[in-house]
Amino acid sequence: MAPSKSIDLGDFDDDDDAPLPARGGIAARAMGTAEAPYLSTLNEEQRVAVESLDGPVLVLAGAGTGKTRVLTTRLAHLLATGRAWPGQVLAVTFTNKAAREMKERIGLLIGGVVEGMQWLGTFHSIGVKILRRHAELVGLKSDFSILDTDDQIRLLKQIVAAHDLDEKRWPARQLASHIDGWKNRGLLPEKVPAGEAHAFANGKGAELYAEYQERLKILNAADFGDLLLETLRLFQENPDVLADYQRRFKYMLVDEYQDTNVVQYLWLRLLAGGHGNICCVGDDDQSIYGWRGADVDNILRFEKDFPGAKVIRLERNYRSTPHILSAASGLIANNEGRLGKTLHTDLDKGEQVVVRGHWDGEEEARAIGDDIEALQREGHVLNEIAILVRASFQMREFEDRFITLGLPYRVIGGPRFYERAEIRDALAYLKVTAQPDNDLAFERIVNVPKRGIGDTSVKRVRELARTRGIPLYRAAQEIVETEELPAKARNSLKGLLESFRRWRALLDGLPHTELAEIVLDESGYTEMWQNDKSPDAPGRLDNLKELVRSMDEFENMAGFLEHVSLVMDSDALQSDDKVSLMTLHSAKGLEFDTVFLPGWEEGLFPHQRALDESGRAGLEEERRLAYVGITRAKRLCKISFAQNRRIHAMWQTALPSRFIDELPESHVAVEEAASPHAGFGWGRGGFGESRFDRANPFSTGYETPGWKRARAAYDSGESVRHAPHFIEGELVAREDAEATPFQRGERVFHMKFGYGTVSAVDGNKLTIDFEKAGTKRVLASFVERP
DNA sequence: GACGGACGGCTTTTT
DNA sequence: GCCGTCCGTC
Repeated sequence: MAPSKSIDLGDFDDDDDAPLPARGGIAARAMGTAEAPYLSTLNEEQRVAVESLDGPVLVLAGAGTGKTRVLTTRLAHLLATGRAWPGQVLAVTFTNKAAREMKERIGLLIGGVVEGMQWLGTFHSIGVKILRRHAELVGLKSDFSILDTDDQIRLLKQIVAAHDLDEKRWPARQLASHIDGWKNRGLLPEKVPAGEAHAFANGKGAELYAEYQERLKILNAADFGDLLLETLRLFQENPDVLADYQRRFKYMLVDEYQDTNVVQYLWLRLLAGGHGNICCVGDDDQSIYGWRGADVDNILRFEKDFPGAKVIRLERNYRSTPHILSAASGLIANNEGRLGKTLHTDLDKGEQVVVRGHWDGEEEARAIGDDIEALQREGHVLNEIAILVRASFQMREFEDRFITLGLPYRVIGGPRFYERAEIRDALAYLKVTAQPDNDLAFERIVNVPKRGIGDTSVKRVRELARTRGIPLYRAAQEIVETEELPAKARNSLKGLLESFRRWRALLDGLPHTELAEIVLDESGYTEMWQNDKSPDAPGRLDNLKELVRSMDEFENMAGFLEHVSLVMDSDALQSDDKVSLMTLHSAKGLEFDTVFLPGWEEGLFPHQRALDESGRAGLEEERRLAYVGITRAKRLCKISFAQNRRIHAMWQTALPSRFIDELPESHVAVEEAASPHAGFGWGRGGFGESRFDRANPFSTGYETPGWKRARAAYDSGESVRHAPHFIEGELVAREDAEATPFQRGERVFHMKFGYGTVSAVDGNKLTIDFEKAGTKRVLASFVERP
């Protein structure tokens, strides 16, 4: 949701149900003869995508083909031709940023701010809006609060503990991810397949999930998954409500369709049920969020799901040079499950994609640093240079190097503003002030700063709350009137409650920013950080100031709090010239003149865990990630790998990524690394069977101390122990590892160990008594039913 | 109840 | 090698 200045929490009126202008009205007729100016800037396919308004449409928009332009123009077109009022169009995106951008661009197209586009937003923000209107139908009150991941974990911890389960063996975090997974797939507790319910705490998974849902209802709260799942349930159980929204949303637009999960898909299909005017835009080759529930199948199946669908391919790329485009296309062609697109461009050939090998990660960072300084000397702007890594730990090497060089850089997608502890604490104070029944917020700050109300006291309050069925805050009010707590804790708690009472009284009288300052001051929270000696304390104080400042944009406290529970990002300013450093995932949708892609090594990229846990599907997703990386580059793309890398304090020898060998030769130039350590073995004869000798990385007689050490480790097997067993990942892992869980007692077959019986199931790990090989723990994806 | 040492885990991340 | 969580001690 865009940071709108006022959020109406109680807007239950249906002012957007105004009658449609008759088809063939004046506006439409005028359109027929005079060409709308915004149409003339589109290419042919884009124009078809914009003008195919009726029925299901899938726009397959390759990287850099003008996807956002099509989406926004199509929306503008719907409004300009009088097909629909702004309030009759449902337009969903995944991120707040995307929603914000779309709003701005539509404004530019049709002039001025678009009024009444109340159904343009993220899946989640639209879900909340619908849920608040009909909360009582799903067992909530319309002012329900939204839990973030942190609150969710704390709640689950309590539930796990109440079942006398060992937190160590069954971490709440793991349960949370199971529950998220179920919610992503649209599964209510009673629908969780028996096999999967076994995945946690010996079969208690579904039971704990059910209990968690009950607790949420008692707390009058919903987690992120509920915002989608409960909306779906609302539609499924209340046909009249569904029919109302089907009528309301005359046209639907979906961005990044390849990232939708099952609930979102079911949601969309229900809503599009009547008219079927749904337009989904996406790129199956850029689906990189399978691990958090996105289902590429949604886009692959579109034509089946929506019969008569029109599929439009945008294949003309406006971003990258032919070499870059061809390298990326050649790579992605190795994937099997694709709809297939052929990207082309009119740009000049440009430079080939550069591939370069290094001795270790440090040398790689040094070389990239040098490259960037050279580019800078040639007059390139740092803002147009990016380093995209697979995993965030890789960033450190670059940060170290850039600090040494004095090269300005910015890290994108680090810890989010609203996820910082001090911000969450401050928000918890404000929440308790505005919503005394918010138990999780209350618990978070009851003893922060330390005021002598420890775990034992909190536990007493919680017990009372539970037995009496009242919120913690009320329980606290009652308990301080008794002798239940030790005097110190009692007085302290009494004082805190008195403070909250005082602050609450100021809610209506005082501007909310001033009140926030008072709360943070009088609670001793600011003071706590002022007295903190740690080096990051001043930064935290700054963040608190920034928080209060940002509240200014909102009308009142309630509006502000609603905004922050949905919007967890804060836009970093892009004013000064800096190199961007980020993960491949956060680079999606961005573009840069020059892109560096370091760390292309087996085990790191493709990541070993992706292969272990998801087999072939995992490998294909990693390949799409590589594709996303390359297609971010406009003019120059430099891929590199290191032979040796330190991961978790252990030196590991790695092989060049298979993705490097998958790049089509004619679009790649191998560059010798400048360092004296590099240039051994694999650089020699250009392209052979494999460009880089991956069978034996130590096949040359190269002799330096570091090299000898590495070879000794290799020979002794020390690094082999950690070396990726990529062959297994590729050859025997099954694609649908998750779909059919194994049960205890089941007879299975393993490629290496032969036949055996499953004796225990722990998520995707199985303990199997093999007939020949004894008892082993193996991944479920490596066994099959005989 | 608060603090400090030991222990384990460790891809990606939005809402 | 670093960070967050847990448990034991004062």
